[in-house]
Amino acid sequence: MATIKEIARECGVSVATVSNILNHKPGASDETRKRVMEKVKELNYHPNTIARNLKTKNSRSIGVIVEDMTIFSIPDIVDGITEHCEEEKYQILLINLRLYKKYNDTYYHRDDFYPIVRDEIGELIAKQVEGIIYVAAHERTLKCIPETLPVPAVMAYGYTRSAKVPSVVVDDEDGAYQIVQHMIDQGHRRIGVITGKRDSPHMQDRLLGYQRALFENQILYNPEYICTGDWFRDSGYAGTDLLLKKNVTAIFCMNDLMAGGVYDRLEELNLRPGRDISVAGYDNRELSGYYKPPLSTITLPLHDIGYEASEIIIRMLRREELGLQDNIRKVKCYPLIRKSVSAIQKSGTAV
Amino acid sequence: MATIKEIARECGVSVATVSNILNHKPGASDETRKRVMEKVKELNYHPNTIARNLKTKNSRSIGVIVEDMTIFSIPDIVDGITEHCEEEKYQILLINLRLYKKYNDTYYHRDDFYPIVRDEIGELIAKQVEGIIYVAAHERTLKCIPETLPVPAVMAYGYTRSAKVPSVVVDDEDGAYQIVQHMIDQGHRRIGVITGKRDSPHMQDRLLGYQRALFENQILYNPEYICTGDWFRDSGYAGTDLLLKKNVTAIFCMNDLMAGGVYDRLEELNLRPGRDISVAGYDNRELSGYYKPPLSTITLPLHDIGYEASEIIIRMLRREELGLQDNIRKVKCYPLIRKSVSAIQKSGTAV
DNA sequence: AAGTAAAAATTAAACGTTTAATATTGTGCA
DNA sequence: TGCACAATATTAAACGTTTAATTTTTACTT
Repeated sequence: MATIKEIARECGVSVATVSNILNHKPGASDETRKRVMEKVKELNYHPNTIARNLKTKNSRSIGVIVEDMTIFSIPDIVDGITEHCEEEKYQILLINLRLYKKYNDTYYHRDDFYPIVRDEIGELIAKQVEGIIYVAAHERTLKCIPETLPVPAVMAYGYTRSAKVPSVVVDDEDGAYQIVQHMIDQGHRRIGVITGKRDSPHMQDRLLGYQRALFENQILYNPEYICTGDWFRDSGYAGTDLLLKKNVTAIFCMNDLMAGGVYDRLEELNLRPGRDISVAGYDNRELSGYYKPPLSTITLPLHDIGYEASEIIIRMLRREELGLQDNIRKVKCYPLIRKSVSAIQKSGTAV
Repeated sequence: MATIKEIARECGVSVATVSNILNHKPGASDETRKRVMEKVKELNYHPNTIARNLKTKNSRSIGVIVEDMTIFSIPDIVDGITEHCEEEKYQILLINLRLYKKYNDTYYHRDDFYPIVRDEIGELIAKQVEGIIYVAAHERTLKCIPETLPVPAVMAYGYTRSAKVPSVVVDDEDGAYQIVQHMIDQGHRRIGVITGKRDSPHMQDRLLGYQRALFENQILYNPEYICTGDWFRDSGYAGTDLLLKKNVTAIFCMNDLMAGGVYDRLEELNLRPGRDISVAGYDNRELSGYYKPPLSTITLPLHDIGYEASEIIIRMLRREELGLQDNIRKVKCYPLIRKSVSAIQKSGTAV
């Protein structure tokens, strides 16, 4: 590949002149400028950014570490990151940790991952990335990250309790609030919940949102309406019976998968979701648009999360002061109202 | 960040010695070796690969260009690429072209993409990638790629007619053959097809597979059983009526989306997929596992395609001779038999 | 025509490594 | 003791850029 020296030699000028021209610096006559640019075209010259970076000491690249590319939320987040990085002319060094094993539609965390994570981060900083974005990092993964990194980092779609690293997360409290408010607007008062795993922060925030919606509408919170699930379809199926016994008129599932389980059980009981019992989900997984009837749910702002994570890290690189609100930035979800929540029937349903 | 010079100074040796030790070269005493390694730990030193690459002239990175991260097949392919690259200690520079706009679950190709593609490739080669993998590239995208690139390239999951670039593709002919053979095994003789877009190479290969299955079972090919679709759900819906008129006992849809449309229409007609009419799909999209009954379909070997594409390019980098079979490498699909194809009823069905 | 300021171009060092060519030290043996 | 040779260590150039400092050329004034 052609180098700046060849260009210089061919044009009969010094390398400094060529460099200046290439970088749009002043101090070269239009004539040489033209001559050089032509030669650049002719030799199909691309400046060696590796060499340039060595001198200027910025690589204009950031490392993106994902736990597993094939998890449904990740590609959209990465998409958001790439969009902003392209605008800012940063390049992405992708590390796909492949930390999960899939089994029965369910992902299990590999247990041999400590060394992997450390090594990969080492590679990244050896490659002189200017910053690192962790995407959807698991609590356990975070533990492998050296406390002191020579470059700034941000988390996208993952909580870190230590909070040394700014993170961008879904505003789950607000999302749950919105969908539950929608159910209340449709006249529902006895709204059952099928939760996610008990210790998940997503689950806790979503529950908070549910409670706030009730509270703001002066509906008494009834713990009996809360049925603990585990994010998987079966727990939605199982929870349905429990909630039906409590006479709920609507079921809010903390994800679409469990809502699928609810649909299954309702069908077996000859109850039609959306007509006999209203159902809402969360996450807007592709498949929930094809449920019968299509599921009303909450769309995760995955793309935005990636985009904003990238914004934050690039602001850090520019040494811009981060507002306090940036330490944990919550991005709003938006509701996707389809057909599974309907206005409550006649009146057999006094509160 | 610490440099090799500091290590050398602190240990009272020359940089060459440190470099040799770091690269496991002979010619240093165990004693200095130990001293240096300790200092490396202590200062948390990572060699600057940028500088190293400049000298050694290999970057150990390859560029991966995807058209749009959010297309369903892409993350799995990328996952396969990363798996192999990690084994070979190559790093990935990811370019997400974002060439599509999504509208109604359907992707449209942006029309302002020529300059984007060229620029991004330029960036990649400026960053000294040693090779480039195009993932799922659209014919139109390929046109933007300069004919002469200074580094080898391969295509994953995309055909190029010009065939200057080796490609790794799905063996669609075989996949279709397998699923149709399965239908035949279940006793079906009148098997309708809902195709993809007419000019798609995937569609053409899948049709070939269908024809071969018939041929090998001495079933006459009847063009009336072929109904042209467009990959989208609606065309499956529409095609159902046409095929039902021809008295088919089974419908092979060239993707799962259209099979969903078939299900919809059958349901309206009070026909149960898998009992009254057998249905098969193609692609194994997540959602088809939740159809009622779950759809029998063909699983795309996406991960393998990525993995093999990476293998091929790394073989090219090593100047290994590629076999002829590598120019277009076809990767086998595997059938996923669920509940939507059943043995044909009694016998109202003479051929 | 000389002087000078502005414009254009060059020189050389530096970025952090690797590596071939040398130089220095240590060891065993006659 | 001196020599040969192996084992260690060092020097210096190179990779392809950028950039501050410097020099040369050009153009304008008087």
